[in-house]
Amino acid sequence: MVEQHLDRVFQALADPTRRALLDHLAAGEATVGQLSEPLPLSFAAVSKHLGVLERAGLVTREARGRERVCRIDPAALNDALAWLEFHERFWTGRLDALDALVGTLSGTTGEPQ
Amino acid sequence: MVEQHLDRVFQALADPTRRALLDHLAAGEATVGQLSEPLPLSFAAVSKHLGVLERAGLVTREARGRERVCRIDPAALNDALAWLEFHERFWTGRLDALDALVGTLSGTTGEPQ
DNA sequence: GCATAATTTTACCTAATGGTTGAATGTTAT
DNA sequence: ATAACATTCAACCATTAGGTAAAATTATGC
Repeated sequence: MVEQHLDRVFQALADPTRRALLDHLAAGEATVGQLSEPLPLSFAAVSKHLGVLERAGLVTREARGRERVCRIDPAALNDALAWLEFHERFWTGRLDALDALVGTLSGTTGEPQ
Repeated sequence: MVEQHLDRVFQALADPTRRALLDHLAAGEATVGQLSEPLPLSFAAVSKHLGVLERAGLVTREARGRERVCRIDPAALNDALAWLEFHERFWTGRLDALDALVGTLSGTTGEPQ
């Protein structure tokens, strides 16, 4: 179900620590240790947050030696983005104004598969 | 802080019942009773969910006689939308491709009335 | 093989969520 | 004034979230 996926993505984004982790990862891949270093949190806590992000599909973790390299998966944002865009334009009633916009979007960022 | 607002908006959206309420309200204003009628939930539960949406700024409730009329506030989506759009374009590295898009958006959906 | 480093897992605690029911509040109708 | 209605509040229960600390896991370096 797409619904559940939306739940997980929005839930994952609803925490400043996790958004900070994503911001960090936006600059490039990083290990759990590198990610937790600037944060006032225990190692385990960061690992848990990464688990939430991973379950939402926003982040992938790959074992490399004894460390885990985390990487962002931009595609996972698409559902949330689509939901928000649709509703924003629907609520405001500016359907035509945003029509071109969505067209552009599906052409440039949509269908990552 | 904008951070806290983002927290509340994403948190509010991370529940299918609340998204269903928003979908219902997208069709037009409704009372708490009308909103809970199609849902397999108690009155009080729906009222609580509306409280979450209200705290996130997504919905306003106005007393009208003995009932409360709920209405959507589209502006509250802007922060979340902006966050998602910025990060999506940042992560994918398609900065230029989405530049026009964001320009269009801020021009068409920025100020809701 | 053994100590050490990186990470996860496993309790465990506390606070928040989502739900219920029943009383309380305010509004309309009789 | 009283009854019925719409909604919220309060108390409660079960589950989940976010955190810690300590044990377990796995890889590296000697």
